[in-house]
Amino acid sequence: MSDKEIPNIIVGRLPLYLRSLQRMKKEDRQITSSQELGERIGISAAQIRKDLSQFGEFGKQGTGYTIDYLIKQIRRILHIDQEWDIAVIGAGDIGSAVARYKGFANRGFRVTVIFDGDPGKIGAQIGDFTVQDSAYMVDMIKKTGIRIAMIAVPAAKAQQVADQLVEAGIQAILNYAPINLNAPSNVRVQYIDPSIHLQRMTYYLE
Amino acid sequence: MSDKEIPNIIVGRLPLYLRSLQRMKKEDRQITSSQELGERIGISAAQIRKDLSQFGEFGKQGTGYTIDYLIKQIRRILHIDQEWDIAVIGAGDIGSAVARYKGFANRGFRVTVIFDGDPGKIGAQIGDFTVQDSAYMVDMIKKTGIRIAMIAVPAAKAQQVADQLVEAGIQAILNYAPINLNAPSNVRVQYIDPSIHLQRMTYYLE
DNA sequence: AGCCATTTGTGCAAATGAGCACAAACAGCG
DNA sequence: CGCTGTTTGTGCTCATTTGCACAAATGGCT
Ligand SMILES: NC(=O)c1ccc[n+]([C@@H]2O[C@H](COP(=O)([O-])OP(=O)(O)OC[C@H]3O[C@@H](n4cnc5c(N)ncnc54)[C@H](O)[C@@H]3O)[C@@H](O)[C@H]2O)c1
Ligand SMILES: NC(=O)c1ccc[n+]([C@@H]2O[C@H](COP(=O)([O-])OP(=O)(O)OC[C@H]3O[C@@H](n4cnc5c(N)ncnc54)[C@H](O)[C@@H]3O)[C@@H](O)[C@H]2O)c1
Repeated sequence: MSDKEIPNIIVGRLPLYLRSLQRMKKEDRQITSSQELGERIGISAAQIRKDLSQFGEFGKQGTGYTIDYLIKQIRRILHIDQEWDIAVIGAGDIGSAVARYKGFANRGFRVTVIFDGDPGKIGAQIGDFTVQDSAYMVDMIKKTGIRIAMIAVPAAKAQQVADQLVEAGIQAILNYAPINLNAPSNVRVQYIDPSIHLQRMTYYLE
Repeated sequence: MSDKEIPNIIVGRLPLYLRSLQRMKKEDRQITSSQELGERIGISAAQIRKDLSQFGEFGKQGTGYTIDYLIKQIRRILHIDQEWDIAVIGAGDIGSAVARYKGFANRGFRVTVIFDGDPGKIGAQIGDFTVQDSAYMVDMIKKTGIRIAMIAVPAAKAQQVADQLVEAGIQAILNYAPINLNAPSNVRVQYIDPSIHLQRMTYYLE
């Protein structure tokens, strides 16, 4: 393990390893190997070993990896040995689904607030949350110090919302709107767009 | 353009090009360049030109690309010069959101049926759809010849649903459940998991 | 018509990523 | 305790991917 910058592509795989490991843990497994992990995820054992070795020596020769320990290590590497608060913008279908989603628990995240601009939605109850007026969004995010946001507003409004989020100090955005966002380079942006995934598959269907 | 197999990574970028081009078209633009497209998406102009050149010569030197024409070409390459029918499995929060989603129109897809196993949900109305009993899922998919499905059931049920889908002849699965699926190699699988994307960003936050 | 500013498509080189294969380490067992 | 069967971490090689840089093509302008 050196302290050279870790390639993006390796960082991108760590969450996949983690998800599989947490699954194994749920199945009451104690130990696994790069071989088994690779088969579950569909990548080579050597690659997993090499990826992990970028960050330290977590395995034991002849035995494999202690699942609990490796989970702890990867969580530490990914900085999810804590819970990150998340703001959701847009209380429509997707925003509501995300706000009610139980799956962030134990993955390092917790939705803490949801905003919408529609007077008809402001004040409504969604799961445990009361929809907040997005007019106060920038202030509230600044005050609470939330650093991660998910955009779930129509594409036409997404850039404008992103600009506000940046102003509010948000440092990571997960964007559900099917549009590329402009953001300063110190703000991370990731995208979720089901059409993109579907189109990546139809190429292979005749 | 040769007929050698196209790398996956290139196929994966085509939908991004397409999304940006369709955006430009909406902005009433007629012509664009690899330069502009690259800036919007955040990748190099040379890469875009090289990617596209794998499939033919679509641009004009000194001018650039005619947006309409390039859209048509990419749609053809990705086999979305048609509308694919999609079955949604699971009428919970995510399944409902997807079934009501208007964004598949003009992107090559159309949800045509949604299934659920819960008697409390079967028969319910979601957008334009009546929730179908998943007991008839395999039969109905076989009969209608649907080839693409989206899984939106709890992780614990996802593999079992996937197995049924494969049996029903489904050839492409978009899985929202946070779990890796086993499927025969002739069935394409893609995943959407917001936790994964969030974790890819927290690595870069201290 | 000739010139200038653009922009494509691509050969080639550089950078990045993946995989092989093996020494070293370790557990279990007789 | 020594032997056997595993599995890790990694040096090295091979494959893939990206980027540079330029000839060729094109349109607009004088
Ligand atoms: N529903 C899906 O399955 C799905 C799938 C993929 C992508 N998306 C994308 O996610 C986004 C949301 O989709 P949806 O189906 O939930 O739409 P929706 O219309 O149900 O909800 C959008 C919400 O955003 C709110 N909004 C609009 N402008 C706002 C602003 N400036 N500030 C705060 N709130 C604002 C609206 O009031 C509305 O409640 C869209 O960009 C859509 O393309 C949705
Ligand atoms: N809600 C989100 O924002 C979100 C985000 C990411 C991932 N997910 C994942 O998507 C999946 C669905 O999430 P959700 O929030 O919609 O859950 P949900 O509990 O609201 O809905 C799940 C639905 O699946 C149905 N179901 C269960 N077993 C079934 C079966 N065998 N056949 C057909 N239907 C069946 C249930 O009756 C229920 O209606 C989960 O795997 C979840 O982890 C959800």
